[in-house]
Amino acid sequence: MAANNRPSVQDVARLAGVAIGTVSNVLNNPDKVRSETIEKVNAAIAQLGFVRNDAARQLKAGKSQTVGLVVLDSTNPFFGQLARGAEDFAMEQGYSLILGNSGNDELRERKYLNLFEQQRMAGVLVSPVGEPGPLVTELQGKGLNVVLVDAQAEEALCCSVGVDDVSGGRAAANHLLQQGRRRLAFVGGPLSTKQVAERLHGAKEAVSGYADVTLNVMQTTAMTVLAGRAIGEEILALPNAQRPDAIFAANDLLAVGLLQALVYKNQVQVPGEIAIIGYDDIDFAETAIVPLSSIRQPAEAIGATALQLLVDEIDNTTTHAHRHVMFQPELVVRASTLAPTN
Amino acid sequence: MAANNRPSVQDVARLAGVAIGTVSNVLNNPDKVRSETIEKVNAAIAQLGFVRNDAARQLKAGKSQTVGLVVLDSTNPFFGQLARGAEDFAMEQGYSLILGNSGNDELRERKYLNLFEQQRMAGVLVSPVGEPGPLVTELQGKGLNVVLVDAQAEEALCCSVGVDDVSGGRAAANHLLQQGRRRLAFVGGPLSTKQVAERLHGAKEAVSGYADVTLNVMQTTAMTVLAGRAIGEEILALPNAQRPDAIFAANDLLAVGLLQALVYKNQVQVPGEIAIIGYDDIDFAETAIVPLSSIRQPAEAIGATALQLLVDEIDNTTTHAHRHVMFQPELVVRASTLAPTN
DNA sequence: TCTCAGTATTGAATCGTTTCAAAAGACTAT
DNA sequence: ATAGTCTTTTGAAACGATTCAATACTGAGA
Repeated sequence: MAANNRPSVQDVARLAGVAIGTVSNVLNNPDKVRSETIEKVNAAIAQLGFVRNDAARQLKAGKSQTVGLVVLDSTNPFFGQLARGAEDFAMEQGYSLILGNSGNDELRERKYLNLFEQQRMAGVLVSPVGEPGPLVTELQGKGLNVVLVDAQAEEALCCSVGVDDVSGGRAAANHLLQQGRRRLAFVGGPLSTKQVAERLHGAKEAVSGYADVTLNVMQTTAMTVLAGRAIGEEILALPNAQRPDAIFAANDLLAVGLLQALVYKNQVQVPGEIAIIGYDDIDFAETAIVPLSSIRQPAEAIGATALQLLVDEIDNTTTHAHRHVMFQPELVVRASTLAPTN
Repeated sequence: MAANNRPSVQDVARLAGVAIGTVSNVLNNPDKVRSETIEKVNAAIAQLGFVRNDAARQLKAGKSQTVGLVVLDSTNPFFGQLARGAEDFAMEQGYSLILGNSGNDELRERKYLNLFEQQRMAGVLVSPVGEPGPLVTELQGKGLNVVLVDAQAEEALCCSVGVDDVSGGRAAANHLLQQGRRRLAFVGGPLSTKQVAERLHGAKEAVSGYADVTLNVMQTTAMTVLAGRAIGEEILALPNAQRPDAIFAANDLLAVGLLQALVYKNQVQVPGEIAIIGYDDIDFAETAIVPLSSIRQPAEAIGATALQLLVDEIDNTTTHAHRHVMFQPELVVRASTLAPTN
């Protein structure tokens, strides 16, 4: 079914009775062509069903009009929104966006970046799995424009758009403390993920002023609903006295999983016995079984801003100066952390 | 920072002291090259940091190793999962997947498909906004392999992977009827979306046997949480007697929005006064403020299967016969439709 | 009619791979 | 040594769009 004889500019030129270069001009510099000629050429294009071959165009141009985005977890609505923000802005700017999902796996991340290199992408947006420094240096060495999203680069290495995770973690923990909670638990992981580590760091800072407060770190290997549910069941298995009275989940998916496990059959009162706060404020936090307090991040704005920085770097390679945009997260209080009735 | 002098096979050949064709063979047919030579070439590749230019490769090959996917709404977790299923399978098969989001807008759909054509993609997966027939014929005419996802094509036009939406709609309505509900409402739209129309069709079938049952169709222009909330507020504005006693929402996002509006401040008891059932059974249905009954679709399997059919069509162009895979949806009952206490 | 300036068109060269017929090398058997 | 096989290497041609210097038009003014 796939006969491989798509018409080329050659065919169009022949049919329209003009030169090959004229066809190209009709496509790219129509103001340099007499309107009569334009019409002739367009007629031929329509008649043949000609579609420009992007591979040839790119080959000549040396780089593509496509940018890549690698996210940590595409099933997390936070990254979904981030991608949407980037995609919309990209399309507006005449770029297209190809999305890769690393699933927090360095191997997959690498695979996508290799692919992007081979495609000579105009640039890439990366939310890196591991330490960003060496990765960025390597990619830049290969001539790729890189912008880090949801991560911070050292100094003037490259542009980055992030959210202050330490501050977000501090805000979450402070809120729990203000609600009178004293036996906190932090759920999230792996700690090698910078975002997780920093949120924990912020929480530790908040707690450090209180002598009577404990912060128990419960590590997970993934940040999914399933992982949250597993930890929830661990907590259920603990004797009452050893259970935390508040949980700070490193993202909303974990928090939702915790809710599923804890609230099922009313085994645990939330927030009565255990208060829960999540992170990201995804759409579903508000509609959770107990409406979920969370730390809101402006996901779409992050994506759009990152793309803006990347486009600036691409267009003004020489004058471009690397910038670091840092958004501030925002505490959103809902029922899951309010009104302790115990 | 983006010096445009990436090394080419030429450079590699020169450095390794071999011919250009030999380098190509090392990359593509290593078994035809003496192992000593392979090592020489690989050393040169490493030394120069050579990365193959995919545009040139594609130009020569005539088509790419990439497949495109256009979904109706990338922020809907159902499509997120579907994309993941397709992506995983694609990577396994040595293809990469580029994702486009039409947002139920034919113009955007068209834009992505044009892009995919220009890139001479090996094939595309489309969840079409409008009538699939003409679109498919047109794309095939241009030499693209097409597989419809979450949609059905007439006869032997092309492969398709879908879910029986009529049966799903019937199951949802039947369940509500069995719970003793009589004043049903269907929320969803636009009805030009085939999935929505068929779910409604199924519901009408289920209702048609009952003389005392009404089915009120409340159309929306989008299938988002926000649209659901808006309809919920419309319902709140109705006098009690005119309110439905059960709502079938055409997807879970709408259902979640309805819950937000209705349950807020306990204005309406769910399921006491109004039962609600959604569609898709996304992860968040289970954790909704009232755990949401839904119709489950095997999203990842749909994506993976679609890609499998596409790859088969690509690889065995001549022997390939179009197939239609139809999954059966499954009723998942949770609190939002159980135990009417009125 | 001829020149000049401006506009419109031409087409060969180019991008970096892959392909493939032909040439070169390696080896065996005579 | 020589012919005959088989393996390895070679390098020009091709893919299809863009570029740009060269050429061909056009019309105004002398």
